[in-house]
Amino acid sequence: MSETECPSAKACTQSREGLASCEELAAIFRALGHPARLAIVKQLASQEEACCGEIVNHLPLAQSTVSQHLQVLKDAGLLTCDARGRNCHYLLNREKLQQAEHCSKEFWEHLNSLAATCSGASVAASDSD
Amino acid sequence: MSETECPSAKACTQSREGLASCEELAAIFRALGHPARLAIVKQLASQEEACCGEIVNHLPLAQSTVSQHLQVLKDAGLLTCDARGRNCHYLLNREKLQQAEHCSKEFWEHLNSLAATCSGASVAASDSD
DNA sequence: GTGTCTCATCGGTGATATGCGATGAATACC
DNA sequence: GGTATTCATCGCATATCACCGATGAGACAC
Repeated sequence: MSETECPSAKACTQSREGLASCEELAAIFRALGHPARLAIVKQLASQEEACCGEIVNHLPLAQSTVSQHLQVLKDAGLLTCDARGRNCHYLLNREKLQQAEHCSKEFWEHLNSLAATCSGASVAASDSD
Repeated sequence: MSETECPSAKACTQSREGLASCEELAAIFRALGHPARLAIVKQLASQEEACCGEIVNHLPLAQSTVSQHLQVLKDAGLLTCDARGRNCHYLLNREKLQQAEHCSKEFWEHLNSLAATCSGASVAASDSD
């Protein structure tokens, strides 16, 4: 039974900086972590741009709620707003989206590569640490 | 005047079901939408499995808080818990993670393909920024 | 000017998230 | 038996989210 005692009395190795490195990706995930916002992004991808009213009509939500979701996406940099007359046309920020996609991909690849690395020699690794 | 009036007086075309299709991916994004949880997932990828104490030592958070984050990830299906003695070993749910990665990839590809479809005609708009 | 349309923002409400310390159950060790 | 360790859970405080209706600003039509 003494075989798998965890060395848990160590000092904290990952402090605020450790978390900070995750913050950018986490912010993207958080912004996309709501069905309505995902739906908005998808809609904008499919029709290039849309005014707020159009987006509202595609969602079972009040205009004010949709406007707030749009604000969240805008704050995250995922879309931009182009005011024209009394309409406000929203469009995706391709640059930011590509960057987000890149971050996301990198994350998954990171997971996969680490998984591949250690699942081959998994058991040995745990006691060496 | 009539140039860019939005046809916004339409009925709502995307009701609850429309949102429902986004819910699965949104749930994954939401679970990963916190720096601490991202850090936990990364850590588990790098060392295959870890007990709660180890994870706590890698984060600038109290044990109870980390335990809650672990619960969130567990609820999302991203990791599993394997109780051994008084230790509880957490490990990533590879299957779910691959599924999540797939969903995520599909999402980005969907965006890109739609973007490619309609942005052929719209380059002028984007470079103004 | 008035009226209408579009949209952001305000204020309020209820739910959820985030964090902590305290506590208790289960296990391991003596 | 007693004690220590590990971890989940409870209780609480605070912050943020999600949603709505109401309101107001700006643009347009007349």
